Amino acid sequence: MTTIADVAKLARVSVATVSRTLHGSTRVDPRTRERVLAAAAELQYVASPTATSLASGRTHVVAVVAPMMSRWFFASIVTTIEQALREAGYHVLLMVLEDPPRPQASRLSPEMFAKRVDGIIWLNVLTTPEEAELLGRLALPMVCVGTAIDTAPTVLIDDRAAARQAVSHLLHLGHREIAYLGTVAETSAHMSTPAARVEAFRDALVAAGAPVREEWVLDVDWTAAAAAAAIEPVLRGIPAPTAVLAASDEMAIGVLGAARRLGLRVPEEVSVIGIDDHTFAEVLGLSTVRQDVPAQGRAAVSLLLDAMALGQGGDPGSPVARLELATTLIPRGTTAPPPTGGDGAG
Amino acid sequence: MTTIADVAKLARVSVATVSRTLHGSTRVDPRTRERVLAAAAELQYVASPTATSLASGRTHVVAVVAPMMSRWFFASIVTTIEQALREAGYHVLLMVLEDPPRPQASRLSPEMFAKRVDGIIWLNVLTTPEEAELLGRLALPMVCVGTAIDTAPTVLIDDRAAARQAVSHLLHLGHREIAYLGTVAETSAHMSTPAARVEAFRDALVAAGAPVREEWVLDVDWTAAAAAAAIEPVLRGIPAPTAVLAASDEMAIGVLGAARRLGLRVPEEVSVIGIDDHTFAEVLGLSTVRQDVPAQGRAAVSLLLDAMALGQGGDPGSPVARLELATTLIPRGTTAPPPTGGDGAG
DNA sequence: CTGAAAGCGCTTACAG
DNA sequence: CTGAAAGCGCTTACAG
Repeated sequence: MTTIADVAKLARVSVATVSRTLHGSTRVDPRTRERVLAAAAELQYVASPTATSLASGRTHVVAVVAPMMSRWFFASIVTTIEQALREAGYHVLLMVLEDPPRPQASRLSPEMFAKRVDGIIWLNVLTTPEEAELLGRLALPMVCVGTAIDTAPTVLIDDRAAARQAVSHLLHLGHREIAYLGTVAETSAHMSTPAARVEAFRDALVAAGAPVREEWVLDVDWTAAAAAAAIEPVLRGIPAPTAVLAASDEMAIGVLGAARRLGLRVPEEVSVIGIDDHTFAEVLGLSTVRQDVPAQGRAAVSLLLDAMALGQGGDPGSPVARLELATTLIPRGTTAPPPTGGDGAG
Repeated sequence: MTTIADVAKLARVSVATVSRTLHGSTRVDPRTRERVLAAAAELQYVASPTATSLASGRTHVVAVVAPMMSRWFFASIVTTIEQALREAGYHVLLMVLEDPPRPQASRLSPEMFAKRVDGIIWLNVLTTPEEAELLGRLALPMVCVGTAIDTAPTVLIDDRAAARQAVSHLLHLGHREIAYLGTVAETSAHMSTPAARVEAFRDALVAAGAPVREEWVLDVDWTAAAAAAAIEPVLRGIPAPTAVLAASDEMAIGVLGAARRLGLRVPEEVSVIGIDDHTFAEVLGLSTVRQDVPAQGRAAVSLLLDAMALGQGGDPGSPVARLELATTLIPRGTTAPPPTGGDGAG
């Protein structure tokens, strides 16, 4: 490992001068600059990030905390975040936390962040009160995506609007018997997304004078498999809904699977719509409400960069930013008028 | 930020003693031990990882390098790797590299790894010769997953066997007119997986005396959308294949989408099989060949831990490990005898 | 068992 | 413009 001292020796200057010409805050004589650069190149010098961090107090790494990688949303946004951060000169420390936390195991510890990262991007992981307290004590620049933590800047979509767009589409097509997938009972107090979406669903139905059948509002862990299992009995019931709104495309794909297994034709016998615009949505012809995940990732990074520029804790005076991105309805092949309503295409 | 000196002062011992009792390589008097522990707890002391790294020479972070996060395989394996590594006391620095590299942009630089990580897990990213050279110069403990780099331990599945299992299943059902999806022309020299699978496909067909129609062996970028676009004309052709083998489940899902759009019934009119056992495979009833991704992740971590224990570069004497995990056929609802062959279920 | 001291490889005022 | 020196917060022989 070649060190700054090696470069200094070869260039016949002090280490201070090497440090200066490599970072260039101050003026350096062009000729000594040349010598230093040449020496560094010849020795293939790479500064030790750990020594730099210790001396400067900044690590240039940010923690990205996610509840899982296996869901489309998280995989997509982590990709964007990592690239945006790398372009800005930061590295990302990835932490995948089990969610919800197991009773005993403490997922979070001060060691994970303290003096290790310059900032945190918190992706829709719900926190226990102790964890929130710990995060507060760390006083690190932080931004949340998806679910807000009181004091940190947050970027999210308008979940109520997204659900409303989906329901409206269904209502316009003539549906009134609509099932909903994606309530999350136990954690609803902490996670705003599931709660906001189902609330908007109910409101929209009520506003349209359509019935809200509670036995059709289903609790699911947001996986395709669970969605399929939950919707099957409903689809087989009498009466059965003429349409299903899933709070995520992955659950909607589960519904497609269940319909297929039951021999139900989509959209002729039952309409299906999701929320996300998942990678597979287009190829499967799934109607959905699109959210722009890369935009959310970029916004989160830019907010964090701002917060880190202001230093620890940010500016306590200014109001906490809250960015709400719009969503757009994308009608595709899985939604159509209900069998008894429109008598669509022959 | 409380430092080791604060703890030392409060406990009325030297910093050396604090360091010792916190790591406990040497004996420490039980009573002073108590005092130190109490002091550390009272001050909520967390050692600075950057100072520790500088002094000890180990960072306890490993780089995980992936070509993308949006594919099921990578999202799954990164999850497993992160958790296994965290349990072992390591953090992961995630790097998502564009693959293939853009001509000019250098994706890799020594700064990304040098003195920053203790090891590297390299996930199926193909390397240019310069990159391979750089990686070699770094001399960091490294393990590859998916595609081998000459000198590093590698864990992968038996790609030939996986493809063979899929073809055999189709042949046993009576298919002889089989299309294949997942050749990758430009990079075939670097990526063993696509090449191995299509080779095994061809060999199996030849061995069975079935025709290999080159116009049915399709070049696709391994996304569902591209697979759908590529297979559509083939499915509409005359003659058309009675079965399609996709080199990944994501492509198989694309084929399902294409069939749906064409109004072709699966498996009655065309059989579809993939490789992976993707999260959605079961719910969609997709026949596939299962690979155990968590096992690959755990194996990679364990190999890396071994290599890091041996120190830089590992033991040059011992042969480079190569772990090949087995795959298993999972027949589900998308495969059946061909229309003209078996006259399956009424 | 414990402390003093050197050293890890940088950065950053402070002089000059 | 440039160098000497202190300091970042730890670990690790070396003495005792």
